[in-house]
Amino acid sequence: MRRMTARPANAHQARLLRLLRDGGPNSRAQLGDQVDLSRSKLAVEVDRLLETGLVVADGLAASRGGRRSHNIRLAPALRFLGVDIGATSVDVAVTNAELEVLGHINQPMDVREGPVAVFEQVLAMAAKLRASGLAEGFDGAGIGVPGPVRFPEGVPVAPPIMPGWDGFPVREALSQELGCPVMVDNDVNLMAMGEQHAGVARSVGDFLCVKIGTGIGCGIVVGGEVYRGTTGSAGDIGHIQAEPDGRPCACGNRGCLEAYFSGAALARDATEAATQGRSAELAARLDEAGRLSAVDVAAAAAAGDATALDLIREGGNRTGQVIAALVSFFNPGLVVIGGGVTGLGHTLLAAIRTQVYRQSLPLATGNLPIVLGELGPTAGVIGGARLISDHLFSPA
Amino acid sequence: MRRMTARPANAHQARLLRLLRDGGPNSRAQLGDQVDLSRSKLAVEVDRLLETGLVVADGLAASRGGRRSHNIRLAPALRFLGVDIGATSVDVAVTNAELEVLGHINQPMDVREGPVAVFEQVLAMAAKLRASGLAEGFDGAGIGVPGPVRFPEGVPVAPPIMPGWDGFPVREALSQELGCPVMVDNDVNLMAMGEQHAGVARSVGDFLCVKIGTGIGCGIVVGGEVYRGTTGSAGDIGHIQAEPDGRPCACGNRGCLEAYFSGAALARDATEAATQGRSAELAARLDEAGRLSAVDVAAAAAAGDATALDLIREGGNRTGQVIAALVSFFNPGLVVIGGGVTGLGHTLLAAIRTQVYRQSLPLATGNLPIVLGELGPTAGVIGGARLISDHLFSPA
DNA sequence: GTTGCTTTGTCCTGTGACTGGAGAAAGCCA
DNA sequence: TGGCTTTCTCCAGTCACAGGACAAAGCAAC
Repeated sequence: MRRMTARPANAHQARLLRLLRDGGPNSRAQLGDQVDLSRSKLAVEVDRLLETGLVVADGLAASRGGRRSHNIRLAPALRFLGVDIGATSVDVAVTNAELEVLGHINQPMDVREGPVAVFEQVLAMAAKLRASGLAEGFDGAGIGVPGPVRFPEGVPVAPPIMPGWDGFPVREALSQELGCPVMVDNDVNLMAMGEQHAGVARSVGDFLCVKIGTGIGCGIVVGGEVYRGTTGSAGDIGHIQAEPDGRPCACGNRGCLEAYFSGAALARDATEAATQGRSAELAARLDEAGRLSAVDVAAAAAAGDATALDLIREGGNRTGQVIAALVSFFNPGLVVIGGGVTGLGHTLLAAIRTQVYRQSLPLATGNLPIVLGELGPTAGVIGGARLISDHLFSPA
Repeated sequence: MRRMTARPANAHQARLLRLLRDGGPNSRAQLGDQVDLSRSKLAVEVDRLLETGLVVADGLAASRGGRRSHNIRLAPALRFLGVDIGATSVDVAVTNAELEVLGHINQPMDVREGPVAVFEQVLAMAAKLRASGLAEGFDGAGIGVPGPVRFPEGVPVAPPIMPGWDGFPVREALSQELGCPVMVDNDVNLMAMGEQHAGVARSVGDFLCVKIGTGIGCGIVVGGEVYRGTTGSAGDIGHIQAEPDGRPCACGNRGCLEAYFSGAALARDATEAATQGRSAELAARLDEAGRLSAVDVAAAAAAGDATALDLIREGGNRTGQVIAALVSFFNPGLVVIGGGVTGLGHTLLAAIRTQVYRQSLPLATGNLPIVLGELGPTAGVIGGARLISDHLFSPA
């Protein structure tokens, strides 16, 4: 079945589609208030959109003291796929055209198995969502991968934690398999777009979105647009030096932030503490292989374990020092903290805040909120849907 | 005498004015090639510009095998003023509409004397340039000040090194005195715009411009536009922590980059080395008050003094470490090093390069040139002219 | 029910922006 | 002098758009 064959024919139509996406159903009059076009011109464009089937008019709204208005809304059958590929798990979700999540699956997975195996799994998950009746097909898909991406082509470049992916034509391959347009981006950028669309970053033009998962990355939004850098590696803050001649890092350098704090580093440090008998609480959570995960540390911290709390605080301090530097440099209007280690929540946040507020200049921190992401694991998939809808809702 | 009363009436005219500014005189046909308008429409807009007097047609170009074309150029009487206020000196220059420097004066000065005294001096310098016959008046002025600026209003905010300036309405006051439109920005942003217009950063979309003068700052250009941050303090990297619990800094914190390397820090360290007898070369340059300046260090280094070279190298290393972090974060296409301490040149550059190439990821540094600014002290004033011309050459 | 008022949506015409072609002007070359 | 090229101008036709007139549809007061 072919879907969404039409695209907006001009900037007006694209604008209208985005308004309907972000603001939900609207009357012609309400649209006119937001769009600075005469009612006649607006009517023409809306009619054309109705003809293409991209939007539909269904039912009448309640009267506001005069003639009742028609509800104009995006085609209710439109479906976007959001895919967030992490280091150790995948999230796949379907949304409608308003980017509301209709169904969401999370499964463990290992990126290092390579793109072929991973996409087999992703396609199976997508098929499952479709089979459950949530979608008859997909009109577009936005994919996030945990590494730098050459954005225009949708190809990962030199990704440190997923070596088999270098140069794999993700966009092209998935577009073929799914039979719909596909856009690919860094997972951190997707999270930023998610929080921008439906989370804490609504209405903020310039902000940073720090994602602490298996690694650490940072989404950069400038004037409402994701900034990707010259080679697509902007925001790659995991390998900023946090300690001169410090711990060795997987990247070959020493003292990288990621070597001190990230899901992986936290798990390793906690395991060490547990096996050295520094924390009974942590030791009790060791698995058969004698290992701990970041989730265990979060649980131990929630139970009040001092060692776990110390690990989190120390990591938060390191991260906070780096963020403080970025805040001085970038002067954002908001800093969002998110990612897999959400359980660490407020202990982590407090440590980061302390460092930033202490080290950055008052002018940069004066009105700077530093908050946790609001969407959790759905930020990435919503960001994916947002990414592809931005693409499709732009002039052909 | 009233000047440049007209402004471009629409985006087409603005575009044409900028093309003429950046590309020099052009025929209608050449303009048409760059502007994607029909020849008829183009002719209409050019005619309107000719009517307003913003552009003039003077003479015929050589034939290229057919009818000779008219030379269309910006009005030759247009004059912009570029003012670059540093911590210890001012640069004032006049340019024509193509932003070519026609005259340039530099004078020592102390910002701490406050805006009134400083502007008295600036106005005198501008009058001198005018008196020398280079300009009959000014059509606009771009001013750079060494501190953060609330850009839309042109007002310095909480500038650390120039306390008397906080909230002083620079734009309004100067506009009144000069009788022409004025725009105000951070001096570092001006330098970035200068190098972008006429220096090493031509044709680079995303780059960083690190200015090492009395302090250290960084101009950020994203997609060809200067990025100023939420409160106008973006690029304020002098107070990024370079050393935990390090040297006390004038800002009240400890370990700031500026406490280790900047014109002021370098002078202080060199003076110390000289008085402690660690360098005869430096000691020979002490002034009557027993002090050295950054220029003395540069001279000593040029003479091969090991202590001076060490100081520069050490400072370069610190600066390079911070820049490495910023490169990882921002992934620029170019890094420009400039500012008062140009004499330190290649020793400094080598130290910075070493750190950046060693600490940043290959993807970010692979094609990353790190170069000295090309314009020296004229970068700022050209940037000022560029700033105001961008403003004036935009639709009214 | 009727009347007046409000809101929503449609229709129509006039205006200005813009394109593309025809051709004039001006130059080169043989 | 006649072809060929480039540059520039003029003109008519097309399209985008605004804004007013008007129709449709609803509410409320009488």
